Amino acid sequence: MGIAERKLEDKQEMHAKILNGARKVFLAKGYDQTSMRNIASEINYSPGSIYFYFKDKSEIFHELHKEGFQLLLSQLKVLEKVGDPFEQLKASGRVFIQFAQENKDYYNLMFIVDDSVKDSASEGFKIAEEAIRYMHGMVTECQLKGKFKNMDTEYFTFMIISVLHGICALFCKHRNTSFVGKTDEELMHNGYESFVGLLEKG
Amino acid sequence: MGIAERKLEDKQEMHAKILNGARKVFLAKGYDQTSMRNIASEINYSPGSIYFYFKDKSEIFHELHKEGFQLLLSQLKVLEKVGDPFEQLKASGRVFIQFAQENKDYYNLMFIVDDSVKDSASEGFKIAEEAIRYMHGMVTECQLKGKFKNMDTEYFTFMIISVLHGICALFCKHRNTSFVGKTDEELMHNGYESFVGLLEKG
DNA sequence: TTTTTTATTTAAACACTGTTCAATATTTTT
DNA sequence: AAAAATATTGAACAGTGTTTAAATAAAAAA
Repeated sequence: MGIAERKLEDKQEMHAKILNGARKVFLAKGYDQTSMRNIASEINYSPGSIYFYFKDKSEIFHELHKEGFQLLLSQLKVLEKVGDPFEQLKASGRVFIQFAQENKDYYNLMFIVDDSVKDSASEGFKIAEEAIRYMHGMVTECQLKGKFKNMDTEYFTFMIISVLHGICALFCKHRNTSFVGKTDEELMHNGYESFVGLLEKG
Repeated sequence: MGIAERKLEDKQEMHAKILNGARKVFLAKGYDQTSMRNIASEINYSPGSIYFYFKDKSEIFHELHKEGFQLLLSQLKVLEKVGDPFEQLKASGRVFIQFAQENKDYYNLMFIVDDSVKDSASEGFKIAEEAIRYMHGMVTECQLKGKFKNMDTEYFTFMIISVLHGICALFCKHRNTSFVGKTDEELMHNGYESFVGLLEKG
């Protein structure tokens, strides 16, 4: 059945086409300012067509949401060859922050915008869980090597993730204007390094 | 001019009436799900009337935004009599987290929703700056007493605020389902206490 | 090749949104 | 009581996500 095959390819092609248009609009204008009509005109189709390939706006968003996590995880996975878990942990934080700086819009879609991950069965949710396990694994390894004594690894992991997200979330909303004379990048970097300073004493 | 006086009172009364209706709807339904028609019908007026007292939806939002900060600051100010700056700093974090737990909706309006604080001249922005100065003041005092040696107080302050906001932001989006068997409150509390543990060593 | 069936696309419609504005009602001043 | 100022309204505008009946394009069967 060569025709059925090509049909499937066509469908995937259109799926990708919509997603490409959507990515462009989403990352340029943000969630709220992205409309189905916007996406449709970006790829020169009528708004209704999209609904032949996607259930709704949310489904498109979720695909991009997943993309963002895959991109982040691929950058984190590079650090697995570092060896020392504490060095890897510290580097992971830097990678995370750099990811947020370089992919502000993705970061917004992934962690800030409200639509995301309504049901804990979604694929984007599973991949987020993977990221948390990744962090928790490192913390546990650190503890095996004598770091973070008498600390519950789960709470400690949650705390570390909170620091990273806090830094990046404030960045994404540029709420850091109160620290005059310091750029966002300086704040994020030096803020994180002062946290690393604390970690090294613990 | 007793009449002009009453006129002014009437105007303030209506202003408050709208704000009360808006608060009810905003805190119950969130920013996106709150519409001008929603607010209007809550107080049995036509949607257009609101525009006689408020420039737009954003202006109403900003008043509530400010309210939230005033509420938070009033709770923080209580801690000024603590005396020891480090104890006050630790307690401030707990108060902040508790505020987020008890006023999840306010917290969302204050720190998460995108509309907020577009211009750095707004009153809500000034009060946010006050909160940051409050934190920075404590950190500086701590350093005078020998804590946080060799740390830049501004970056250190930013880092502490990031931890707090990170914890609360994750809470507000209930992204913490990955830590099974632990309630949000446990996560926030114990996550923060493990950070305090780090602070005590620094 | 022509007809029938299926797949894809579209324009129009629905119920919503924030906001504006001319018309109306109310109140105050003359 | 008439005129002027103030307050309120409902309709309208341009936008939103989504549904759906109709139109078109493509494929299969005759």
